[in-house]
Amino acid sequence: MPTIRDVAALAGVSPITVSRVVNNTGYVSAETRERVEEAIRLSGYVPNTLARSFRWKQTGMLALLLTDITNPFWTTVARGVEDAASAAGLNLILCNTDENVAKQDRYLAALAQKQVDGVLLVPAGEGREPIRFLQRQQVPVVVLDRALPEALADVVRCDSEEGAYRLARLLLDLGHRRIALLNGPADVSTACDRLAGYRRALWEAGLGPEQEIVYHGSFTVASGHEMACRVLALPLRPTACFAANNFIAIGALKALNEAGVAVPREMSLVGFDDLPPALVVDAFLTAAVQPAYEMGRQATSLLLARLSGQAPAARVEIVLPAAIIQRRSAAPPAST
Amino acid sequence: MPTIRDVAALAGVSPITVSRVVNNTGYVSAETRERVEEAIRLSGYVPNTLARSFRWKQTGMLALLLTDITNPFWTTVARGVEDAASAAGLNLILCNTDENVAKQDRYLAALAQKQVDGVLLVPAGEGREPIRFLQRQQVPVVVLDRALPEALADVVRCDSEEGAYRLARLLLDLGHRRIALLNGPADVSTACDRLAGYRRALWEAGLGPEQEIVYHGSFTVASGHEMACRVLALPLRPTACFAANNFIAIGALKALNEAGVAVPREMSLVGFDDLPPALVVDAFLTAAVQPAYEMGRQATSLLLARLSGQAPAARVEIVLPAAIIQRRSAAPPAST
DNA sequence: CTGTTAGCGCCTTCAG
DNA sequence: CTGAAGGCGCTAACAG
Repeated sequence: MPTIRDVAALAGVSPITVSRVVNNTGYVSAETRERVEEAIRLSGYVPNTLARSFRWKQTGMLALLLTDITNPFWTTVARGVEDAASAAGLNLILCNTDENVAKQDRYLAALAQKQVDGVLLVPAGEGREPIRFLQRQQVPVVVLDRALPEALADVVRCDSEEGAYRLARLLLDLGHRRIALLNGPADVSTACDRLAGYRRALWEAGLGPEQEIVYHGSFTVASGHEMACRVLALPLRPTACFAANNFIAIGALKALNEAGVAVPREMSLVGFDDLPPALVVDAFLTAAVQPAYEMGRQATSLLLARLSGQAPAARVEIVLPAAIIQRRSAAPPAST
Repeated sequence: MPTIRDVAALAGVSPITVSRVVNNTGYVSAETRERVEEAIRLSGYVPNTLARSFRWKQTGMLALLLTDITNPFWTTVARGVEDAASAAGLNLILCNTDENVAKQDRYLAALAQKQVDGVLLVPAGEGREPIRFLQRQQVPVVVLDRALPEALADVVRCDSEEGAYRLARLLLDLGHRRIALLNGPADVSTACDRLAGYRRALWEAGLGPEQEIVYHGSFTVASGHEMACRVLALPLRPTACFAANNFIAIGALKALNEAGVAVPREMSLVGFDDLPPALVVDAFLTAAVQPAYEMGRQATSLLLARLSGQAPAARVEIVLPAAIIQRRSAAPPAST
C-alpha cells in the first residue's frame, strides 16, 4: 500500500504537493502535476480515506437500522435510502434489529464509535432512549416510519392513522360491522396509529369500544396466522379482517385458506402494506400502500440536509400519505 | 467529545494508562484502574474507533455488493451475510450494483479507500477485473453466487448447472419436448450454467441444438414478460417454459395470465429461485430453490476465516446444491 | 506498574 | 508555486 510519501519520493516532490494534486486544492504547476500524476499511476497509490476521515471526522457513511431487511417493505425503504446515499457519494451500513432493543443498542454503540455521519433509525421499542444516546454522541439522526413521543428528532413516516381509517372505512362502507384488527405489538407507534385509525372509523360508524375486535401480536406471518385462527374460532365470527401489515396479511390469508374460508365471499381481508408488484403475479389484496421507496429517499435527503447544515433548525416531521388500492379481497359481507 | 488525553488529565495519569484500562492490556494497578474508570465515567469518554482503525488498519466493516436488494433472493443472501457479520462484531456496507459494471467499480474504489476489511462480491459482468483490483488493494474478497473464469478468488455459489439440469429433466420426464428457456444475460455465469444444465438435459433426452429454444434477456420481471410474449407468438408453441430466475418467472406468469394461457394445463412453467415462504400465500411454482441464506452465511464465514488467516492457503470454492421443489405449475403437456 | 517517545497517513498553517 | 512543521487520537516499544 503506497502512501502519499512514496508517491512524493517517486515524483521528487513533497507529500503536501501530492495532496494538492489529489485534492485539487491550492496551486500546482502543470508540469509538477503531470509528474505527480505519473507517480500516482506508477505506484498504484490510493488515498487512504481512513486517515482522511480521521482528520476531518467525516466518514462518508450512513447507517440504516431497521427491523428486518427480509420484509419487502423494508427492502424497498432500504433501496430508497441506498440510492439516495449513493447518489451523494456516501455508503450505507445496514443493520437488522429484529425489533430487539438490546440488539439495536449494540449496533448504535458500535456505529457511534465508528463515527458514521448520520443514522436512519426505525426505533425498536419506544425510541426515546436510543435517540437521546445518538444526540449525546452528536450523531445526526432521522427517524423512519415511526412517530416519536415528543419532537425529539426529525421524522419521516407514513400517515398510518389516516390510512388505517380509510381502510377500515372501506370495509364499513361495504357493510361490514364485525371487523377484526390483527395488529402488531402494542408498543410500536405504527401499530398504535393503525389501531387509532381503525377505532376512529368504527366510532364514526357508530360502533363503540365493545364492537372492536382487536388482537395484538407481532408483524410476522406466524403471528398473522395465529391471530386469524383465533378470529375464526370466535363464536360470532367477524366478516372482515384488517391486517396491520403485509406479513400479518399473508399469515392470515394462509390461515383462511387452510380453514377453507373463501376470501372475500366468507371473509373480507384488507391489509396495511402491499407486496411490490414485482413479487406478485396476480395482486389480490385490497391494501393501504405506503410509499416505501419515497420514505427512504426523503429520510435520506433530510439527513443529508442536516449534515450539510441546510435543514431548518427546528425538527422536521414529514408525513407521507398511504394510498388505498382496491382489489378483490374485500367485498360486502355475505347476507346472513 | 473528550479524548483519551482529557481522561488522562482528569485521572492524573498518562494517556497510555487510560488506553491500557480501556483495552485491558498490560498491567494497571487496581487503584489506578479505579481512578481511570471514574474519570471515563465523568467525562463520558468514548474511544474513537476511527483513530483505532487508522492505527490498526482494521475497520471492522465488510461490504456486500449485489445486483439489487429488492430481489428476495438477494435479500435473503444479505440477511445471511449481515447475521454472520454481526455475530462476529462486524458491520456491513450494502451496495446495489444493478448489474452495472461502472457502478460496481465506483463502489469498489470507494470501499477500498475506506479500507473495508473484506468484500463479498456478486460480480457484475465477467468479474475478472474487479477482483484483480481488490487483490491489488489487498482487500480480501469472496465471490458470491457466480462462478469465476479461473480460480481467482474464493467462491460460494449454488450448483446452477445441476439444478437447471434437474429442473429441465423434470419437464422432459413429464413428456415435454418443446421447452423454452427464458434466460438472463448471456455474460452472467449463472445464466450460462443454467443454459448448460438445460442443454445437458435436452441432449440426454436425445434433443439436439436445433430443438433448443433459448431467449436471453435480463433477470427482471419486464424481461420475463417480454420473453414469454415472444414464446407465445411462436408458430409452434412450446409446451413448457423454464424461467432462469424468480423475477423472470413472475414476468412470464403475468404474460401467460394476460394471454389467458392456463398454467399448467396449456403451458407448464418452472423457475430457478423461489420466493420465500413468507411472501407467498399459496406456493404454486415448481422451482429449483437455492439456499440463499446459507450462501450468504457461508460466504461470510469463509471471508472471516480469511481475515483471521484461518482459511487454507488455496482458493476455496463452495458449491451448494439447489433443491427441486415440485408444486403445481408443471404437468404433462396437453395431448395434441 | 507507569510514563515517554514516536508515528500511523493526511492536511492546515505558515514560510519560503 | 512549493515545502516544513505540527497535530488529529491512539497505542507499540521502550524506558524508568
